[in-house]
Amino acid sequence: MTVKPRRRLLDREKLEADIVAEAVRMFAECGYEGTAVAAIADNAGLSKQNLLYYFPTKQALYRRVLDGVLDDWLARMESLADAAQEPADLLRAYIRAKLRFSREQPHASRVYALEVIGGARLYGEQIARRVVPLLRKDIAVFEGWIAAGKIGPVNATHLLFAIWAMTQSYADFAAQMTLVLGRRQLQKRDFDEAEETIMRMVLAALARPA
Amino acid sequence: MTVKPRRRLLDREKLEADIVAEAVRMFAECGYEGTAVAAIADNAGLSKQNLLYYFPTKQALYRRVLDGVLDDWLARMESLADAAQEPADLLRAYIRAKLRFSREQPHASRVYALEVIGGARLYGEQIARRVVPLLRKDIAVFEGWIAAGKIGPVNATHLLFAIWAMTQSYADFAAQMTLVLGRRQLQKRDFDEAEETIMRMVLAALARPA
DNA sequence: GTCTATAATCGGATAGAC
DNA sequence: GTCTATCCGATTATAGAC
Repeated sequence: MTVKPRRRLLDREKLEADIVAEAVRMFAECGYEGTAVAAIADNAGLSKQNLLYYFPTKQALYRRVLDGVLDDWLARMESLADAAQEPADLLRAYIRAKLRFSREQPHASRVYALEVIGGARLYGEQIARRVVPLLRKDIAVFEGWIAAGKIGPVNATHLLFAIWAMTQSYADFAAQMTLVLGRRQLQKRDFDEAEETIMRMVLAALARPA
Repeated sequence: MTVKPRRRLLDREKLEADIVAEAVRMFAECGYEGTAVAAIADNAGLSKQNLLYYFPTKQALYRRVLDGVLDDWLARMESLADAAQEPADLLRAYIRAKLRFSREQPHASRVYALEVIGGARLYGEQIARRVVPLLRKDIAVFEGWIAAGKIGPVNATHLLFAIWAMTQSYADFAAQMTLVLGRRQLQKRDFDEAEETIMRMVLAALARPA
C-alpha cells in the first residue's frame, strides 16, 4: 500500500530529473525561444504531449530548470561565506567552487547567463530573492575584512563583480576561449591555470598599502 | 544624373542603419529566435515585407548586426595593441576602451555574448577570423613584456580572459548588478569604480616578484 | 500515464499588383 | 520600393480515447 506509491514517486522523480537535465542542455545551447518542447521530449525519450503532462507549460519547465540551477549553485556556495577563515583561504575556496561549477555544469551557468543578459524577465524575482541577498552578504564580508584591516581598502562590490565575471566566463565564453587556445574543449589544466591567475589577481588586489 | 542615385543611396543607408540599430536592440533583449522580424520592422517603422526587401533573410540581418558590432568594437580596440607604450598605460587604455564599449553599446555586447554562449553556431567563422587573431596578438604582447622583464611571469592568456570577462560583464550582467546595487541602471560612477577596481587587480597581478 | 488527433497561432518567406 | 495577400511549416497547448 505504501510501497507502490513510493516506487512510482521515485520513477516520476527520475523521469522529471531526466527531462530537466535535457532541458538545461537545450536551453543553454539554443535559448528559451530557440528550444522546442518537442526536441526536449525527443531527447529525453518521451512524447511532447507526455512531457506536457509532467510540466504543464514550457515556462513552468523553464522555471524548474532555473530552480535547479540555483539549487545546485547555492548548495556549493552558501557554505563558504560564514566560515571565519582567513580571507585568502576563503577566497581560494570561493573561486575554486565557482570555477568548478563552470566546469562541471557549464549548461547550468549558461542558462542562468542567458536569463540575466535578456534582462531577467522570466526569473528576475527569484534572482532578487535568492541570489542578490547572498551577493550582498559576500560584499559585507569583504567590507568587514577591510574594516578589520585584514585587507586593503578595495571596492568590495566591484571586487565581487570581478570574481563573478572571471569565473562565470569559463562557462559562458568557453566557445571563444577554445578558439583562442586552439583546443576542442577546455581541459582541467585550463581551469587550474585560470584558478591560479584569478587568485593571483584577487590576492594582489587585497594587499594592504605599505 | 549622378545626384539622384547618390541621394537615394544615402536614404537607403540610413534606413538600413535604422533597421540594424533596432535589430541590435531586439536581438540583445530577446535573442535570435525570440525576435520576430515583424517586431523589428514595426519598431523601425516599416512593414515586415519591406524589411525583407532590404535584408532577404533573418539570418542575413543577424549577420549584418554582428558585422556592425565587430566593426565598432574592433575600431575602438585595434589602435591599442601596437602602441609601444608602458604596460600600465596601455592596459589602462585597453580596459577603459572595453568598459566604455560595455557602457555605450550594451546591446552590441550582449548580442555578441549571446552568440558566443550559444556556441557561435551562426557566426563562429567570423569570430575565428576577426576576433581570435586580435586576442592572440594581445596575448603575444603580454608575453613580450614578460620576456622583457617589464612585468612578472603571469599567465598571459588567462590574464586576457580575465580582462575580457570583467569588462564584458558590465554589459552582460548589468541586470544582476543593478539588482545588487539597488539602482535602476548603472551610472557613470559605477563604471569609474569598475575601472579603478579592475586596474588595481590587473596592475597588482603584473608586479614583478621581489 | 500515454497515445492519436487537432486546435490555434505565429513565424519566415514569397508572389504579384502598383 | 512598397503594398496586399497568402503560403507553409513549426510551435505551444488541449481534447479525448485507451
